[in-house]
Amino acid sequence: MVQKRGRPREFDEERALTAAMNLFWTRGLSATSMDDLGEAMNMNRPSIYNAFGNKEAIYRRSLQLFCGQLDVGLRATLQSNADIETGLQKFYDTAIDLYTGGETNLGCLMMCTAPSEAINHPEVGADLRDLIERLDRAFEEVLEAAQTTRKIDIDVKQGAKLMQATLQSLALRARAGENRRSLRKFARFAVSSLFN
Amino acid sequence: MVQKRGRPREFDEERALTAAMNLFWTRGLSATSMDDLGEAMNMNRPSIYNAFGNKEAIYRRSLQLFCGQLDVGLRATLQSNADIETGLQKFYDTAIDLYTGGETNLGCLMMCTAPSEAINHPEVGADLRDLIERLDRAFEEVLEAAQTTRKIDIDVKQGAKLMQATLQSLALRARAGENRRSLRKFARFAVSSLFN
DNA sequence: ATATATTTGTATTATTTCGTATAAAATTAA
DNA sequence: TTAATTTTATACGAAATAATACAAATATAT
Repeated sequence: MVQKRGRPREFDEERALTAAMNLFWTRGLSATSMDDLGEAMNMNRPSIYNAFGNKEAIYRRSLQLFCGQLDVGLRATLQSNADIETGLQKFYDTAIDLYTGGETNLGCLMMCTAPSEAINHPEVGADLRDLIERLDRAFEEVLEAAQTTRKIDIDVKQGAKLMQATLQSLALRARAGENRRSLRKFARFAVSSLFN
Repeated sequence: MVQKRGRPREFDEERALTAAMNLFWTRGLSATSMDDLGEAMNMNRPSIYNAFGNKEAIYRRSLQLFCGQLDVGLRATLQSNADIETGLQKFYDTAIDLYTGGETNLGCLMMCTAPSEAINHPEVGADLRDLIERLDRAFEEVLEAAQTTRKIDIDVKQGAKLMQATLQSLALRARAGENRRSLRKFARFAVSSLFN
């Protein structure tokens, strides 16, 4: 439905949401106030409520925005590259770049900020559950693809969990301040350890 | 220094701190108010400030309390058991029991609630860094001990990180609601995958 | 007994925070 | 031009929150 009448919006929805996401990425849900959001999104609070709903709703949309990008990266890596080891390695490197890309290392928005809110905000908990599930499935596909081309003897479901464990650890370590080089080294080791 | 004069305390410091820890474990730092703490610790807020300092100080002491228990468990497992695989497995099982022990699965206080506060509260970030470091060292010791008894060809530092990655993943998955059985299965797989 | 020291409980202050009411502004439809 | 619709911006109100002031209570030291 295209907007017909009424005063036109002065904000760009995607830009505003990105600004909100970046703020949540730094402070998490509870430590971010609607005033903070208003400043970051360059919107008055009534406009925010009108356009996006309350704080939890904005946070959850931020999660979707963030995870969508993560998902895209994983799928791309999965499909493009022939060699499974270099493909997986490339995916981890992409994740590391994302986790350490800003002025301070923020890690993963979902893995580093959602868990602390998951109990008090059940829907956030469900979002967290969903992402972990989706990542499990994606990694399983990677492993299955690897099994068809090469003969690898591994439990696909459990192996996928190990692959996600590496990703989660990269996220936490990045947020704790570990540097890119150290993270890359660990990622390479984890990959080679999987296919020895 | 023993207390000489003055009105005696009506609270037990350790019990009060445990109550605070349990509350932080559920809600994290930012989503917990001093009022909440007062109720949980059964203390008036002025008494809390007097005895423990501000909210961040109580949270950090809660972290130390929690991690101390984790550390003890790891050391005990490290020293008691001869077989490294069953010892490590036992440690993971202990962690899983802790992570899923309450009415709702809370995971690890440090790994699930500290990361979201690490940027805005640099000292919490330092606490997180320290724990990760200490766990790395402890796992390295486990691997070194394993190398003396058996001949295992593995990069100790990187292998230790892989062992912690499993622990971190167990913490996050527990908090996301994954059940004990599933977590145990994953832990067993991770252990066997390390020593194949 | 009296002074000293510490905790407790009530009250208070100043600030933050969430959410909304309301009117002006800016656009399209008739 | 007028009516209808949507966004903007200011303001407001109610509740939560952090931190402290202060006096009463309860102990020890002299």
